[in-house]
Amino acid sequence: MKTPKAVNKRVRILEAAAKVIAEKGYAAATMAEIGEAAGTFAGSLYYYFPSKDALVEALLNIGTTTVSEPVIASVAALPSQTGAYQKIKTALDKHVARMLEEDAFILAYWRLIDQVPSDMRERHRKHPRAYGDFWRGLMREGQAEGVLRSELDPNLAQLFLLGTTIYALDWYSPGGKLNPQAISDSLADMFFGGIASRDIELNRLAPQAKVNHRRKSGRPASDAMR
Amino acid sequence: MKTPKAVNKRVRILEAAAKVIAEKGYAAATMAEIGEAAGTFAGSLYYYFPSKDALVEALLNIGTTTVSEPVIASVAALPSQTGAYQKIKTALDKHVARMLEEDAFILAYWRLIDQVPSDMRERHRKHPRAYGDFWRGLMREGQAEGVLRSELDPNLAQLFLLGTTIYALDWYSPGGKLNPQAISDSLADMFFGGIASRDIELNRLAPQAKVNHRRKSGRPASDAMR
DNA sequence: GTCTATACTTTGATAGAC
DNA sequence: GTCTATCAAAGTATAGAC
Repeated sequence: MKTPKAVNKRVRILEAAAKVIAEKGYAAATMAEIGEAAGTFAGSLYYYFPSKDALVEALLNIGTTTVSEPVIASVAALPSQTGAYQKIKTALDKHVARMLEEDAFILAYWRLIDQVPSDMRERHRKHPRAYGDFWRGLMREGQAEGVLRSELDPNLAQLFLLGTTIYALDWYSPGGKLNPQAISDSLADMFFGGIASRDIELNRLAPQAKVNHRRKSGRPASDAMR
Repeated sequence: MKTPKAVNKRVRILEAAAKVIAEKGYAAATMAEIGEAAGTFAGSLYYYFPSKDALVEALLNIGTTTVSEPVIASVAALPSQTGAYQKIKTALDKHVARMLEEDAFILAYWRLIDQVPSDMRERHRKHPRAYGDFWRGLMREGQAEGVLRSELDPNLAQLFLLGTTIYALDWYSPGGKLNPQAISDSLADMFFGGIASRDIELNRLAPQAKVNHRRKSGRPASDAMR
C-alpha cells in the first residue's frame, strides 16, 4: 500500500535506472548513479526496492510489456474482418515504431536480459514467450488464409522477423535518413516478398543448394523451439 | 616477445574468460573466476594482460574474426565463375554454422559488446564494419547480376539477414529438432523468396499499406547507415 | 519518506617471495 | 612465470537521525 506520491517516485526511480542502464550497461550502473539520475541518493532507493536485483527485475517486466502491449492493442483495434496480412503489417509497424522510439526501458531491457542471474532470466521468460505466441498466431492466421506459404515454420518466420528488429536497436540512429516507418516498410517488403528478383526461379539458379527443399515435405516443421 | 608456452597460456586464459563471460555475463565474471577456469589465480592473469579491460578487448577482436574469417574464406574458395546467389548461400551457411557452433568467443562477444566502455566499443567498431562491407558487397553483386531485386537497399538487406542470426544465439538450443544447416536453409528460403505465397500479389491484398512503395522510386536508398 | 554516515563485501590490481 | 598476501577502491546495503 503506497501513497500516490510514493508511486510516482517509484516510477521516477525506474525511469532513472532505465536511462542509466541504457547508456552505460548493467555493470557500470551503480545505485549511486541511479539515485543521482532520480534526484535522490543511493540509500533512499532501498525504501522502494529491497535490492538492486529487485529493481532490475521490475525493469525487465516493463521492458517487454512496453512493446508487446501497444502492438497487441493495435491489432485488437482493427475491424474484425481484417485480413492476416493487414494484421501482420499493423503489428510490425507498431513493433518497429516502439522499438526505435528510443525508449530507455526498451534499450535497458536488451542490455539486461543476457546479464542478469539465470534464475531471474528464467522467471522472466514467460513474458517474451507470450509475445512470441502472439506472433506465431499471426503467422498461422496468414497461412490459414493462404497469404503466407503454408510449408513455412511459423515459429522460424516469427523469429526471423523479430530478430531483425532487435538488431536494429544496435544500428539505428535517430538522426539518419531512414525513419522507423521507412524501416518498417522496407522490412515488410523484404520479409513478405523476399530479396530475390520476382522473375527468377531460385532452384534453377543453384539446384545443389537445395533451396526450397523444405517445400516438398508436406507438413510444416514443429514449433517446439523457443 | 613471448615464449611458446606463454602464448599457449595466454590463449588458455582467453578461452577461460570467454567461457565464464558466455555463461554469466560481463558483470558477474570476476578475475578470480576466470583464473580458476584457466587453472590459475587472479593475480597470475596480470602477467599476460595489464587489466581486465585489456583482456576483454582482446576477446572482442577474437569474437568477430572467428566468424568473419571462415565466412570470407569460404566464399574466396569458390570457383571464380561462381554466381552471386551461390556466394551468398555459401556465406550464409558458414556464418550460421559458426554462430551456432557454441563457440564461447562468439557468445562472449555478444554479451560484451553492449556493456564495455564506449571508447573500447568505438575502437572495436572497424571489425564489424568490415564484415558488413563484405556482406553489402555480396548484396550488390547479386543486384548487378539481376538475381536480387535492384531497388532494395543492400545495407538494409544485409542487416535484415545478419540480425536474425544474432538473435538466433538467444533461442537456438543445440539439442533441438533443427540443426544449424536446417536453420540456414530455412532462413535462406525465407530471405530470398519471402514468406508470402508466391501466387499472391501483395499490393492487391492491402494497397493502403503501401507495400512495395519503394519499388517505384528508381534509385536504391543510400547505405550511409551503420 | 528522505538523508547522512557507515558497515560489510567484493573485486581489480600490486608487491614481493619463490 | 606463478603464487600468496594484501591494498585500495568501489559498491551494495543498513542504521538511525530527522
